[in-house]
Amino acid sequence: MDKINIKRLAEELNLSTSTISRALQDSYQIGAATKQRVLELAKKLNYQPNPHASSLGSSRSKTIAVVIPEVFDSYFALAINGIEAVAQAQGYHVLIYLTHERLQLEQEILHAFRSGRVDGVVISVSAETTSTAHIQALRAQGVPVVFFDRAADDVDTARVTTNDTESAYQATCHLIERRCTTLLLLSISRHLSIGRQRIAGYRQALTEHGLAFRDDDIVDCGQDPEANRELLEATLRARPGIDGIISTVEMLTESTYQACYALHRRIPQDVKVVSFYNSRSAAILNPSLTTISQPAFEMGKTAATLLLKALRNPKSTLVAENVVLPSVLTIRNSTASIG
Amino acid sequence: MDKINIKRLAEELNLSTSTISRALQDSYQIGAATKQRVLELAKKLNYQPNPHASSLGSSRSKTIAVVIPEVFDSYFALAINGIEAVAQAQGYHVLIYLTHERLQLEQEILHAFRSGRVDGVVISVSAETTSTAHIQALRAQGVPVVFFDRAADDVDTARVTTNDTESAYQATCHLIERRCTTLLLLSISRHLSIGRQRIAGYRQALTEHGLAFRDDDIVDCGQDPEANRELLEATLRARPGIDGIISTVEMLTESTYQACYALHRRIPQDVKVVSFYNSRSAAILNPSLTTISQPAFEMGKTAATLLLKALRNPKSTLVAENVVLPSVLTIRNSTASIG
DNA sequence: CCAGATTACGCAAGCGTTTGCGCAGATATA
DNA sequence: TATATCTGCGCAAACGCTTGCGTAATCTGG
Repeated sequence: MDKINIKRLAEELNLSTSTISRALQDSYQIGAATKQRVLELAKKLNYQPNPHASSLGSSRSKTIAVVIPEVFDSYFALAINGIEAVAQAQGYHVLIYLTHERLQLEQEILHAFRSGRVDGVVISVSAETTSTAHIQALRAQGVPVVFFDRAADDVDTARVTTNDTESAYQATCHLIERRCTTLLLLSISRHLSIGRQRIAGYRQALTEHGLAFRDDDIVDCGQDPEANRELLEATLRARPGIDGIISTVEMLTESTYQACYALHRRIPQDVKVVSFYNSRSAAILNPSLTTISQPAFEMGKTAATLLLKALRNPKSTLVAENVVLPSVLTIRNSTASIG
Repeated sequence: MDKINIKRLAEELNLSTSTISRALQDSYQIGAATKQRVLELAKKLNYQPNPHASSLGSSRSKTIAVVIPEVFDSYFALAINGIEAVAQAQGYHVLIYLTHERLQLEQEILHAFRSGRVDGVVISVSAETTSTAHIQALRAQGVPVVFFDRAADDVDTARVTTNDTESAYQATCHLIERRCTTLLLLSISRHLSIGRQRIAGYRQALTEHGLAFRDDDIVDCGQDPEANRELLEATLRARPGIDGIISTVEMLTESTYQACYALHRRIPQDVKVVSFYNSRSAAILNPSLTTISQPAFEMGKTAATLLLKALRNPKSTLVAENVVLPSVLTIRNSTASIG
């Protein structure tokens, strides 16, 4: 039971290795009969091509990388599903890298990609990502990059986002219509385009309704749920007038609810809450949560599709298109009007 | 600006490529001074080794595969984190494959691993996985496999599980102590060892408390939340006496709550609910959920550690050890006693 | 001071595929 | 019939790195 490789197939069939290789690739240069024979023997011998050898030979790895901050948030979990689905369908493999919201890790990871390990990258940048030299550098090496959800503005490549500004605007309007007057916005990054846009939508809604935008109505949260809860408790305690909260990430929902519970601020009677949220549990929260849910799966799928299309066309430069998939606002009890 | 590879470094330093290679690997065969020079030039030229070439040359890919059914469940999301953490720390890369609970996909995926694409596999088998020939075959090819959470009993390799029997036992006892007498157990697979064990624990608790074990108290659920909700509604409607539910997977919690809501069965007054659940949202559900939470992150970490340890030792066969990390029962309102 | 051990490096044969080019023989064109 | 055009396949050079083995030079101890 020797190693069975292309050479072995060649000997067995009295063909050259190049013919085998081409036959397996369904090359037009090989006759139908020969292809047939090769395919059959390959199946019979259970031949598995060595991916490293083909990657080396062809300098194409059939592998893409997914670089994301975390995988806790349902958003990223769903997005991975979408990405994996199209990759698997097209014979690509998916490497996962987590940056844990740290720029340095993101840089190191992307830097390593210059080796040709992956053919392309789908990325959602970390909360710390201000500088984008590492991304530019990677692109300069010819590795296509597609953003999804969290994009860096100063890199002009394809990006798949959702209508953040509008969603935040809608959410804010919704709260205002429900008679909220003092709205907090919970953010995890002010410089992320996504953060800025959500703030912008929030701001726009406020001014359109004649409400003042105050910079300290924006609460900068971190990664630790406990710390965030404490921060929110302190904020709510210090400002009893707050009657509405917009949480821009799923993770902050728990801290928000807990803070309200702790201070006996009733949702929605005292404080109304809306959150960007993608888990099905929204409907069974206490109270059920009004959500802005992003089309996470679709976004992942779209991003991967764009990337793979670019990979199929060797000379194609990924144009700076921006695919925007709409989020949807689902109204539940956390913003119910009272009485 | 040529391609910079090992040969280039060699020319630049008047050394042979083998010396460069060994220097970069910090081989004992190379003098400290030379190593220094190599390292410096490598850094200066921003040298990135070609992973496919080294994989081909060494027949080691520095890559492991994670094969899981889904990534929605917080459990798997957390486990991925654990796996990725140790892999990244040890210079390994992580390929993700989703089986979507389908045996056929799992077989195809594992079959492809015989090519040497990955050095090892961490897997949680699909709900359909009864036959394990594909896993055995992979191991026979010399690819080490470590199970986590969902293991196949008839493959003797390392596995990282939690104390499923005991947890289910505890959960059941808890419900019985809370005066439940008619308990439903929601399962997604009867033949998965994990499913069987949870059923066993449930059964044991019942009999120890003099309650009858009825086979149709076990509800076989599928993958579709809507369908599951309907199934549960029908079951609850048909059997009004049910006063306790044990859900063995996170995903089923929502369907359970929704079914209860729809039928106006109050939790915990009419029906008490406990679920295997790993998301932080447990505390903010309506009502807050009594959970059995598995040490998902730790389990992933442990599984990856075992695998990598085995990979470090070329001749090591992965012994059939079973690392059991305990789950914890956290009592919340969904099982509160009344009055 | 010399045999044997040790240190530091080079040679060159892989690893398994891919792919540009070349070249017969068969077919089509004029 | 001679020339041009396909068709189908083989030759052999990459691709970039690893590693077994060989070998000078240097170092030990008796």
